[in-house]
Amino acid sequence: MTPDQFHTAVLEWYDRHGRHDLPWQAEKTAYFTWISEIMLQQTQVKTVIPYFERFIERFPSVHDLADAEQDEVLHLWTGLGYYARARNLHKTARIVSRELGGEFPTTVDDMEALPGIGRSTAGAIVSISTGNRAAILDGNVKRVLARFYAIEGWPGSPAVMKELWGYAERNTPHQRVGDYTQAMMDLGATLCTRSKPSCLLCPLQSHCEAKALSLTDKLPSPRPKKTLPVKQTLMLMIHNDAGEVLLHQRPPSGIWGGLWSLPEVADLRDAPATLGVELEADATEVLEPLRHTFSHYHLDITPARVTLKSPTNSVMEGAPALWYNVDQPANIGLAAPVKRLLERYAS
DNA sequence: AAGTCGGGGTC
DNA sequence: GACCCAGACTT
Repeated sequence: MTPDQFHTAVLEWYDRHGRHDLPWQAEKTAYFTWISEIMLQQTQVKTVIPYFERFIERFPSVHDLADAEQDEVLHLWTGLGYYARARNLHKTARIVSRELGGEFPTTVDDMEALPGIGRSTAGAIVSISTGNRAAILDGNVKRVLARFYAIEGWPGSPAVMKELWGYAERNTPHQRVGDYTQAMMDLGATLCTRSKPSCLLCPLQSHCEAKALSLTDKLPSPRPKKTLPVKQTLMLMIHNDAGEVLLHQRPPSGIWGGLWSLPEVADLRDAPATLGVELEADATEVLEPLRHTFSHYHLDITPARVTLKSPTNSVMEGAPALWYNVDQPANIGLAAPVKRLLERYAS
């Protein structure tokens, strides 16, 4: 199948059966496309939609985003995960607003130089927002191409990636590039799905090698599996006389970077020394543990409700701290299990 | 090339 | 439970 036949079939299918009403398709500007592409990294469309709408409502332009505090950006990102995306989004907004006059780059190389924008995301933003020819290779396109060309091996490995980029570049049209980008992602998301793909509706079925070889359920090859380590932590819910809960801000990099979280200690007996507080020894209540799973480890969290010896309401040196009022929540980013614990226990 | 970064959908 | 998702970045 020639590249011309390939993209013609894909575009024709997209015109008839693709999705054209996703929230970020309302305006094919670099700003809308950029926000949506960052949110969609490793995140499904259904999950992103409400976040995108809240985000655009609060930050209608790149200048509004640039002028915001990072805390508020993280607040609107709470629950989406991969918070480096939000921190890089904020950085890039300030670069575009204050150094580029509010105009996003129009070439892949310049776009890729911005924080949080890699080769594929750069290709998506450039092709959709400018119409300049640029290829993408996201999870959808990887899956479509791995099947169409019956490529063995995990698509995340550098060798397979290189091969897939070659096919992605070759099949990208010179006309209607933005529509083609949308079309390939839509094809992968709605027809060429991971399990039970709808091959009978696919515009590429007649030349798909995986279909011909009955390999659609074997390709793309799965990621090499490894067992996740288990880590443990104790999270303290320290209440003051006003019923507020003490939170610490996490360091700017690392897990939950920049988010606010409950103080953690390895052992309850360490709490007074570590936090510089005095506790009522008899008032400690160890709560039901919960498991939080990341991409690369399980975290078993044991929450404990402790009471300060009055009138010790001034705490802390070290990490920035605040007293969190559940009834009047601040516009700050919270780690997902922390948000859950606050909703469950704080009052 | 492997590890770090999240949280939720889906099976 | 496992596995994956409109990946980027660091080591």
